[in-house]
Amino acid sequence: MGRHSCCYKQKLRKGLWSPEEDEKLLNHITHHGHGCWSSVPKLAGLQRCGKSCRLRWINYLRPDLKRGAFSPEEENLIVELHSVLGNRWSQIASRLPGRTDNEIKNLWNSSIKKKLKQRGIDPNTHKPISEVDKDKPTRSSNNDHKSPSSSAATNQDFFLERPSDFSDYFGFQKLNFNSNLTPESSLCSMVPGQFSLGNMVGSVFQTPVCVKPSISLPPDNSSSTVSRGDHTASNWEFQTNNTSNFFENSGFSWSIPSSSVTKPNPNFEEVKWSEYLNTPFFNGSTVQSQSSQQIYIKSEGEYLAKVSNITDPWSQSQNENLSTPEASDVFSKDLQRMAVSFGQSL
DNA sequence: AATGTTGTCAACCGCAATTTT
DNA sequence: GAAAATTGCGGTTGACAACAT
Repeated sequence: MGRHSCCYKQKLRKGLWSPEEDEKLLNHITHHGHGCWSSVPKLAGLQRCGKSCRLRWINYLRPDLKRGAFSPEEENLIVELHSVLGNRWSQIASRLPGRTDNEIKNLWNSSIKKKLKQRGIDPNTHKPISEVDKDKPTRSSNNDHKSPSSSAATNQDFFLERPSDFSDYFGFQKLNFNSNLTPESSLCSMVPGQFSLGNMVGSVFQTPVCVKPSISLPPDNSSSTVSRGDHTASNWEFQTNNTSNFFENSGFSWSIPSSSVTKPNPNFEEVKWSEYLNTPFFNGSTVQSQSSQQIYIKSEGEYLAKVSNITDPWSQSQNENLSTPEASDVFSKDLQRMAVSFGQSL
């Protein structure tokens, strides 16, 4: 794999962009689109490399950019998303319309980190600094987590470990269940509540700005969990404290009757992901088989979950564009990816 | 006023992933 | 399938401005 072709070219300008260069680039892309970035400089009459043009467009010239200072709400959202996604700036930026990964990264490094430290919160782990010092006495709190997997196994760190799995799945970014759901809105559209798969109980917590999935263990199976009414599936149940139409929006063909809306069971004992995942229950979890109607997640010869009567929108949609086998395959593979990622976290 | 320090931001660099040839 | 080209990402740098001494 060679270096970027532009690196071989000579006499290419570097550094700050002049207004004239901006105008050339803006005019070119406005009239012709960017197409292949490596050809943009030549076509636009610029002595820049394509990479530089792309960056200038994305970070400055794009018409949909939001100018000006970040609002407190945006800053809070960045903090929340960072606690889930870590330094995945582009993913964070995708949930802040009009903001670029570069400016979010700059804001984080120049401002937010400092504010968190002033509040006694470690910006890397989002835990109180005293707690972090206790956990990791030899590690400087100034270090960013380069890789989420390097973190100690804690509940918080699990979210850092597997954020994309959840955000992608629950947020339906990659699945793209419903074109009306933007990446920004979909993450925050998840219904807060609890669900059970076999004897596994999951929770989805929703703050005003963020959603975090978690897993809980019920002390007993006689909880007040409510089944999904018409869509009977003995091993899949869902309860919610919210009548959001998320599932309808997501394309799942089910609904939650108002009579079954209950509060989450307060007796659920929350456990750490790492502890939960260390149970034999999760060893070797795989998707045993799947079709448009049924998906089995199997572990050690026993089904963890049977999800039935749930149809993904591709398999039943009237829209031909969404009913391709390929799309259905993506759906299955994503479920499998999620299940396998559980198993591999051991 | 001169110098040093700090904060902000745009842009670059290297790398990895993806796409094209 | 391999190599090359392209794209995208996150870390880092350096210019500049504001502030402090």
